[in-house]
Amino acid sequence: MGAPLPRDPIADARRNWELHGWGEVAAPMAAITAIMRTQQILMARIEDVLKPLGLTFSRYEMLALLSFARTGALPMSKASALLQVHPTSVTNAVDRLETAGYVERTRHPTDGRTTLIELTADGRALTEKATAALNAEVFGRSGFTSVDVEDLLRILSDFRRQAGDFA
Amino acid sequence: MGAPLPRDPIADARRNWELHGWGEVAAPMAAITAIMRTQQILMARIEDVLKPLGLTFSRYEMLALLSFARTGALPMSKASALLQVHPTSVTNAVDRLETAGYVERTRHPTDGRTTLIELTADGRALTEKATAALNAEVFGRSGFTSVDVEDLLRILSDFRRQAGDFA
DNA sequence: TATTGTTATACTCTATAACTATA
DNA sequence: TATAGTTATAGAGTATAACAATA
Repeated sequence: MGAPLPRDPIADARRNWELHGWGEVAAPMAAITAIMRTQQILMARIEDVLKPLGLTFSRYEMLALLSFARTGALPMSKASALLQVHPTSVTNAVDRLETAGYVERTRHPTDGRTTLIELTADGRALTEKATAALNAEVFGRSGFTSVDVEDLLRILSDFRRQAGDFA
Repeated sequence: MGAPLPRDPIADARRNWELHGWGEVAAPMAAITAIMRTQQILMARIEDVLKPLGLTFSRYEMLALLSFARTGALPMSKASALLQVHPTSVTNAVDRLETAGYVERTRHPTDGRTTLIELTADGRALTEKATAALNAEVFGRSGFTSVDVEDLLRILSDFRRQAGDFA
């Protein structure tokens, strides 16, 4: 959506913050802005890969989650917790995936309140295709060095633990 | 949106990927997933701070950009390029900010095609208030150590340069 | 009473295409 | 012809509140 800028806008912003009396928080502000921008770039790449397959990222996330489930089925509430999204977002995503024939709703055997979501054969095939495409075109060519990847994983793992993501 | 998980789901996914024949890309996949999740956490914090001020993040970004402009005014097209968003998104954001009285559209002195955006006094005051709140409640308490912040800035700067963000 | 999930509704942001006005 | 910006329209995800069914 445009040519490269002549200078790094985030480095500029950091200097600007320091000049305006925010020296204390200039560096973390810049780091957080860089995370936002990096996420934006990566999301665009992922969406470019998924679009030809008729998937959005959030729907792919749902399919990938189901493909990992040992029994092949997951309660809506568990999907909501694991994907960190609102229950209505799960309902919405499952509605569309079900219409497309990639998942099916089934009743929970013992708890009548619970709806289980299950991959269909089509859904499983599509998930495998999408995963292979993402691995080849995004994760396999991320541009991060191996060392940087490990540093990122440690730093972001510390952050997520501290943020209450896991124990 | 739920209690902490007992285990790190991203570390689990990395192991799972390795077990399913994707060992080559398991680490970058995990790192990218961690970036996505970190962005989600940070965005939620930022929105919590901005919501009481009646601002969304994208509208705050627009105000902050204008507050840095030397002349105090910026063409729509320049805002679109610097914020890396579609021109229609700029039109939308400026429409709402103008209705709220925080920015004004003015004509470019020499190019009749160009619309300039300018902060009002109210807009500048709100921007300063929002910036102070974000610095105090988000950037000043990010949870990243100083060393991690510098590592993040270097790694993500390399990535963004490679992705064509700047020269 | 509490929990699970759905529905209705609304509000973001984003994108495409068609259009006007100006260069 | 090309550029800047707007409009109309559509789609995505997310959220709140009210509700039904079940525990």
